Amino acid sequence: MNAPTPAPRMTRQRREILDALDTRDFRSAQSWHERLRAEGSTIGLATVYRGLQALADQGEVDAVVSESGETLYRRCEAGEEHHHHLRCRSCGKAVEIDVPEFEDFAHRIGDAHGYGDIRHTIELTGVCPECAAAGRG
Amino acid sequence: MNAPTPAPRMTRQRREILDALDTRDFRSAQSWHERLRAEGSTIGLATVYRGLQALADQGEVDAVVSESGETLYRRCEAGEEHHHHLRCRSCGKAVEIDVPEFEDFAHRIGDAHGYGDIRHTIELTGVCPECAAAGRG
DNA sequence: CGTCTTATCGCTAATGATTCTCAATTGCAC
DNA sequence: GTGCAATTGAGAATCATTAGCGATAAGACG
Ligand SMILES: [Zn+2]
Ligand SMILES: [Zn+2]
Ligand SMILES: [Zn+2]
Ligand SMILES: [Zn+2]
Repeated sequence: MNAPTPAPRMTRQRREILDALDTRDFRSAQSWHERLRAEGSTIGLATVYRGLQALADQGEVDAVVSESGETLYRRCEAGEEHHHHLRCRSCGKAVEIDVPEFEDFAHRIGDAHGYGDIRHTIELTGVCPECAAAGRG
Repeated sequence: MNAPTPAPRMTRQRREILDALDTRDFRSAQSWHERLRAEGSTIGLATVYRGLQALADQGEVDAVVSESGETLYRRCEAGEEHHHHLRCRSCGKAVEIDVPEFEDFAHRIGDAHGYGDIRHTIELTGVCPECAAAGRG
C-alpha cells in the first residue's frame, strides 16, 4: 500500500557530498556547494540541495534552522538516534548533546494541554573557545 | 556610551498592529498583514514587517522561526520574561510554557564544552484539540 | 558487455519570504 | 504653528530554496 521507495542511486555527486561533509561543522547548502566547487567539483547547487535533503531524510546528516531562517547541515555522528546540538554561531562547529530529562517533559506538557503529535526543537548556540579566542563572536 | 535610542513614535499603523495582535495565535507577517487589510486597514506589508520586528525587540511580541524557516509572531503575554511555547502546527494557537529544568541545563552544557554566550531555542509543536477534532492535523 | 528504465544531473527560470529605496507623510518637541 | 527626523507605502531588489527540463548515467537484466 505504500509508495515503493524509489531506489536511491550512489552517484559521484552523492559521494562528493558525503565526503565533503565529514567535518564537524554546520554549514548552509550554499556554503557546502562553494566548498565543493573550490575543491574542483563541478557539482550543481540544486544537486547539493537535493543531496543534503535526501541525506537528512536518511538520517545521514543533521539539519537545523538557524535564527535567520537558513537551513544548516552537517554530517551526523549519532546515526538514527534522536539528539540535539550545541553549535557555535560563528564557525558552525557543533557538539551533539543529549537531553533525556527533556524528552519526557515535552510529552507531558503536550498531554497536559491536549496537543497531539508533539514534536520539539531544542538547539543551544554559543561561541566556541576558538572563536572566542580569535575575537570573533 | 550607548547609541541614544532613536525615539519610537506611536503611529496609527503601530497601533493597528498592536490591536490586531491581541489574539493568541502565531502567524507570519504576511498573514497579519492580510488580516489587517481584510479589516479595512491600508497598512503596507513592509510596515507590518518593520512593526513586528520593532515590537519583538521591545519584547512586546514573541517571534519564533518555524520548521520551514518563516518567522511567526504573536503578542506576548509574559512581558519581558523569558519563556517558550507549545504551538499548534495547524492553526498557530500557542500556550506559553516554562522549562526551569532546562534553563540551568543549558548553561551547564555550555560551560562543560567551553562555549560562551549561550542562547537556546526550545519549541514544542503539536496539533491542538480543536484542529485534531476538525481533522486538520 | 549491450540495452533499457528512470533516478539524478546541472542549468536556468521561478518562487516566496523578507529587505531596501525613496518620495511623500506625519509624530512631536519647541 | 514650524521644522525635522522618524515612519510609511509601493514597488524593486535580495536571498535562500524549488521547480522545470533536456541530457546523463546508475544499475538491473540478459
Ligand atoms: Zn566557533
Ligand atoms: Zn529531543
Ligand atoms: Zn490548532
Ligand atoms: Zn529558556
